[in-house]
Parts: sequence; C-alpha cells; structure tokens
Amino acid sequence: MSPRPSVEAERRQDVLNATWELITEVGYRKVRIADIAARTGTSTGIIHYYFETKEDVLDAAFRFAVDDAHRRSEEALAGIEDPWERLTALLDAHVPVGEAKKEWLIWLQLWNEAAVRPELRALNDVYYGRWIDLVEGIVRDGQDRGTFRAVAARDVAVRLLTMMDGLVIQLTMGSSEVDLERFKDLLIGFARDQLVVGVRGPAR
Amino acid sequence: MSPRPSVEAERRQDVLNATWELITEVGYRKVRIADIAARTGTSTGIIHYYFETKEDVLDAAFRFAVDDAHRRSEEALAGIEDPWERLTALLDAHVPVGEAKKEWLIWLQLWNEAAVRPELRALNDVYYGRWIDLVEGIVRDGQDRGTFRAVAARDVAVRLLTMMDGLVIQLTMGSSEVDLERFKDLLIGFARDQLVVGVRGPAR
Amino acid sequence: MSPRPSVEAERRQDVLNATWELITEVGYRKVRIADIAARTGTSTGIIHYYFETKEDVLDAAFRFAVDDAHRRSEEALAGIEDPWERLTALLDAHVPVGEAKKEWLIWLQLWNEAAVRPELRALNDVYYGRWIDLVEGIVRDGQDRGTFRAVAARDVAVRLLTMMDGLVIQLTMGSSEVDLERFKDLLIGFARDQLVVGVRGPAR
Amino acid sequence: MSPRPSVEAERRQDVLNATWELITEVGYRKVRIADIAARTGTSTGIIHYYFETKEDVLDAAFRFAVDDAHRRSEEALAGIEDPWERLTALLDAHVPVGEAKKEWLIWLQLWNEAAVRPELRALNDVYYGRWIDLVEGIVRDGQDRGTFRAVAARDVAVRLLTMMDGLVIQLTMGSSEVDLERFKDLLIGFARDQLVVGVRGPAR
DNA sequence: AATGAATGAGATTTCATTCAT
DNA sequence: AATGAATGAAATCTCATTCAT
Repeated sequence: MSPRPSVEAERRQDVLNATWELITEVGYRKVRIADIAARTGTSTGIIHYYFETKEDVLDAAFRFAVDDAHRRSEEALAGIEDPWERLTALLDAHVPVGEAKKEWLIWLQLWNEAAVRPELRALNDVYYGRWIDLVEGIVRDGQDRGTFRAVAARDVAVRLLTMMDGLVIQLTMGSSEVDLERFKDLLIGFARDQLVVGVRGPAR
Repeated sequence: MSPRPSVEAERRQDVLNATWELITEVGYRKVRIADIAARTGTSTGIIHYYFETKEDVLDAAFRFAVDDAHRRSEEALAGIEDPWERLTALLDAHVPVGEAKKEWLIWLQLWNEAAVRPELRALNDVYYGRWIDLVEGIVRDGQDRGTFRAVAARDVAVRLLTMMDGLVIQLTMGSSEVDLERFKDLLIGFARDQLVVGVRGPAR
Repeated sequence: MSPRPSVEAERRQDVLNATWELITEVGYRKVRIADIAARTGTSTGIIHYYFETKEDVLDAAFRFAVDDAHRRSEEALAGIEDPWERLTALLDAHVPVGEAKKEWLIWLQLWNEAAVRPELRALNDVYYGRWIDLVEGIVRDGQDRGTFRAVAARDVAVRLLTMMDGLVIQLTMGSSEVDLERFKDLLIGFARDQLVVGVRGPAR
Repeated sequence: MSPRPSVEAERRQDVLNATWELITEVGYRKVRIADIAARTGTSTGIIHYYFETKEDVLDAAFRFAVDDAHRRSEEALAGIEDPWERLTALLDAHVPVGEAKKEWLIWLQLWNEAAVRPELRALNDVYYGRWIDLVEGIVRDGQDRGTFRAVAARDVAVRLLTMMDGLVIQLTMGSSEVDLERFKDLLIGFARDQLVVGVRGPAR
C-alpha cells in the first residue's frame, strides 16, 4: 500500500557505509563479509541477499565513496566566485583530515586494487577526469578574468592534482618530510607561483 | 676466493625474488605461500623454514625491493657530471616501463599496505627520504655551478617527486589523461621551468 | 511446552559430547578437529563456527565433563539417608568402570593439561572443592548422628579422595598391585577404619 | 686409539636431559624435536641420528627420569636405620619442591600418556612396584622391631603412596585445599596414625 | 659420524558462499 | 524477504623425518 522509501535501499546504503569504512580501516583485501555483517548488525546471509558477491559489495562501496568525494568538492565551491578563492577552497576541502582522510584512503585502495584489476581503472578515469576538468575550469576562468597567467591550463591542473596525490601519500605515511603545514605550503605555493599574475618566484 | 654466500642466504634471496615478482603481479594481499614455493621451485615448508610467517616474507620482500630500486638510481647516475643531465637521467631511469614498472608497483603496494599497517611506514620514510636527498643534492649542485636558479632546493625536490608519484599512479591506471609522453613532458617541463636559468615560461 | 533449546545450543552440546569422548579415547593432545567433526557428522568448518580455536573446544569439553561427573554424584546420592550408605554409594558411583571410567580419564587429562597450563587449574579447584565439601558433609552428618567417630572431618575427606585418585591411576595403569576388588577394599576399608564407631582395626 | 668415554653416550645423555626438562615444562605431547635440538644446542638431524623416532627419545627420557627418582630415594635413605625416620626421610625426599617437583611432573605425564598408550604401563608397574616394596619393607622392619603396629604392611604402603600421588596432584594444581604444610601433615599424620604404637587417634 | 637444509603430509584455520526455513 | 546455520575449498602453518654432503 504505502510506497514509503524502500527499506531495501536503506539497508543497501547501510552495507555500503560499513564497507566503505572498513576499507579505510583494514584495506580492501582484508575486508571480510563477516566484518561488514557485524558492523551492519546483521549476518553474512543478509549481505549476500543484497549483493551477489563480495566483489560487488566492495566495488559498489568504491563508487559510493568517490561519488561522495565529488559531492564534497561541489559543496566546497558553492557560492564562491573568485577563481583563486575557488582553487584554494577546493584544495582546503580535500586536505586529508577528518572525513577527507578516509576519502583519500579509499583512493589509495582503489589505485592499488586497480593496479592488478584493470576493470576498476575506468572508475579512476571518470572521476579523476572530472577533477582535472574542474581545476582546469577554474584556471581558465581566472585567465579569462585576467587574474591568472596565460599558462597551459590543463597542464597546471594535472601537475597540481598529481602533486597533491603524491603529497597525500607522504602525509598518510607519516613521512617526516611532510606535515599538514608543509602540505598546504607546497601545494598553494606551487599554484600561486604558476598562476597568480605578478607573484613570480624570486630568482631570475 | 670471495666467501661464497651460504646456501641459506642464497635461498632466502631466491624466495624474496619470487615474492617480489609475485607482489607486482597479483598484489601483496593475493600472494600465497604456495605461489612463492612454486616459483622458487620448492615446497611451502621451506618458505616457513626461512620465514616465520607469510607477513614476514612479504615485508622482507618490500625491503629488498626498495633497496634494489635505490641501487638502480645510483647506477643510473654513475659517471654523469652535469646536474641537468643527472636529473633527467634519474627521471629516465624510473620511467615506469620494464623493470622500473615493477618497482613502482612495489611502491604502490607498500603505500597501500602501510596505510593500514603503520609499522611499515618507517620503510617509506627512510627510502623516500633518500630520494629527496638525492634530488636536492643535484639541485644544489646545479645552483652552485650557476646553471640552476636559486629556488628552495628541497621544496623543488619534494614537489618533483610527489608529482612523479601522482603521475605514475595515473599511468598505472591507464588514465586517458596521461601517457608516457605526457608523463615525461609534464615532469621534465616542470623541472626545466623551475630550475634552468633563462627558460622561464612564456607568460608574464 | 518447555522452550526448546535453539539449534545452536544443541549443536554445541553435540560437539562437546563428541570431543569429550575423543579425549577419553585418544587423549587431549591427540584429538583433531577433523575427528570431532567426523563424530559429530559435520564439517570442520562448523566446529570453528561454534568455537574460536581448537583449545576452546577442548577446554569447554573439560568443563562439560566435570560438570557432568558432578551431576552423577548427586544422582547417586539421591534418596539415600544413612551416612555410611551415602559414602559407599558415592564411592561406588565412581568406581572406574563403564561411564565412570571415561569420567576419570577426563580428570587425568585435565590434571595433566593443567600441570603445564595454569589457566585450567581453576577448574580443578572449583570441582575438586565441591567433592571435598560433599564428602566432608557426609562425614559431619554421620558424626552428628553419632554413627561416625569424632575425627577431623575435612582431613578424612581429603585423604579419602586423594587416595582414591591415586588408586584410580594405578587401576588405569593396569598395575599388578591394584585390581577392582583391591581398589574397593582399600578405600572402603580406610573409610570404615577411620569413621565407623567400634570398627577400629585389629592391632593395638 | 684412546678409548675415552664415548662422545656418543654423552650426547645421548644431553638429549635425554633436555627432553626430560621439556616434558616437565610443556608436557609430553607438546615437546618437539626442534625444541630438544634447540635446548641441546644442535639441530634436529642430530636428534634423529641418536634416536630413531621421536617416541624413542621421549620414552627413553621417561625411563631416565624414573630411574633418577629411584636413585634419589636410595640416597635419601642411605645411613638411616630407624624405620620411622626412614619413612619420613623418604616422604621428605619426594615432597614436590625443586628437582622433586620435576620428577613428579614426569610421573603425571607418564600416567597420562600411558592411559592411552598401554605399552608404557609396564614402566609404571615396575617402578611403582619398587616404591611399594620399599615402603612395605620399612613398615615390616618397624613391625619386627616392635615400634610399628601389626597392620597389613602392604596395604598401608599402597594407601600411603596413592594418597601421596593424589595429594601431589592437588599441590601441582595449586589447589586452595592443599599447600605444602598440609601435604606433609596429612601424609605424616596418616602414617603415624596407622603405624606408630600408642599414637592412636583421639576418638573411640 | 654429523648436520644444515629440505620435504611433504597433515593439521588448523579462514571465509565466501549456499542452504533450509 | 530474511537469516542463522552450515559448508567446503583453500590457505597457512607445523613438524617428524629424510636427504645430501
């Protein structure tokens, strides 16, 4: 009778949430169906009722997590006009602390898993592509407004994002070279140096 | 003449070699003792004769692999004097093709494992630190000779290396954004732009 | 009518029964999970579904067995009033033949295991303590009625029970010194000599 | 040339010593050839060079240990004339402390093992028989001298020894009922009550 | 005679998946 | 639709024994 929001969809979501968290905690390969069941407060039977195989659950969790990260980007930029502010807001939103830290762990796991399971690579391609597009867009916008220098926009975007990835890895590793402060400095510094008119580095 | 390594040391090496290869092929978590034994041409028992647990083998393989990668760097630079040439030779030696590709897969796996097993992080710290030191040294040398610009040497090194890591990930992902050509261009381009006197980018 | 025990409880019981029997047959250390599974008519997996490790099963079986032995004592004494009859009934019930023989094998195994695994000793303390209490109670009862002599009740109880343990061991060993007849004579004789008024041994 | 005491016999003895200790520490079933080798400072190969199978080592260790215990008895009694003193000296020598504690652990292990391996029972029969003979002899001697009462000598011997076994078990269990003091009191008290002329217990 | 190295059978444990209700 | 229980294949680990010098 009542077409109330299906319990099924809710449950599925619960399972994905639990899986997503577990991936960040113990790593993709170590997540067990029993763990997911325990965290969801059910038994393994349920998990298999909603998902065919273990891989299905894990992959769905990946998709859910990167989707979520994307949503975070959009929220972070909402209402901000100035290109430089947009860029820094974006970087800020993904500094690996709190929830954003988990998000990054998902990416690490995804990259790792995809290294030996090619079918997952499409996921990176799509979502990483969106990231690049987003940053490139901001850069072009700044260039149009004349506040950013006329460099190759897409190149800067890719350089900035890959550098960010590498820096996040070092942060995650607790590397003695990079802490949160340095992370921001290196990244923002690079962006400013590359983009902002008149801020060219000291040397000639 | 030279004291031949005991059979034990040799065997251990064999096991590590096999393990290292397997990690790059199927991923850390999927390596089985039986696989290692098969590839070493022995029985599973012997693996446990040399290593307490499976994790011990895998971790030792990590150490062996990063050590080996480090050796490769040194070889690549041997006999090269000019800083710019040294820098490009270093990058060239680690472009992810052939053997170097496997080496990168080890790093990916290591980062991934260490993300959920902190005791492995020291390994990254030591070896990544050496990388940074190496690049920083080249930069300072160039600055001393007056062929490199007076930028913050260590910052450039970290930026260059983390960007490289991020780019390698995208290459490994088969990202439609980055191919081998682009990889080199972005990296070398960044280095030239940052370091080489008089090559400052077009824009003002 | 009575709430039927869940399948889980029933199964657990089955496993413990099988384990208990196996311990008496081949000894604690020689029991294999596969044996337990076979005798329960299931797979090894299910044993681990109910018990974490092999040791857990074995220890639970110990507890179950000594508990069961205690129940047997109480049944043996039910409805008997006269202290001397109670005492002999108790000894009779535990003469190591038939089921009681298995029970004793469990005690032997338990003592042996506990000798090298202190955490099991509590089990002996609790259940052996109950034995002593039981016998002491019977002795005091007889003393109250004036049919037993005024000896130190607890001392007699401990002497009687430890002697019984030692005699059971010799029986189990098939010692040429002790057979079933002698076992009873030595034990009952000791009890009569110590307790029954007017039956003091021949000598002066 | 030199017929010096064979190294072989020495080594064998080392192995047995190590095995004997290990049995008391971890229990018969848990002793591994590798453990014995480690404690002897050699490798497993050696153990098998001196003994055919693992069981051979363990059984030889049993024999060695009970033999040793027997020797201890004889030493304890050497030079003592008076029967009561001989009896208490014997009990004293085997109070389970220090080395004697290990000896008792061997007996526990032996009884346990023999419960499921009948071929070992002969060992108990022979050595336990000697014990009984020894005590019986002391009792008869006392009776001949008129200092011991005219009870059935062998019965007292068996009762005394089996009680001792049972009490040692409780001591080994760390039972809250029996400590070292109580152990001696119960045993000596029983012996005095049974044997010494004129010391008959209080009650009538 | 001595032994480090290797073996391989067998045991425990793990866990995704399926089943019966 | 839901799920507790069961399965069984596969993996790790153990260890007495054997082998090749």
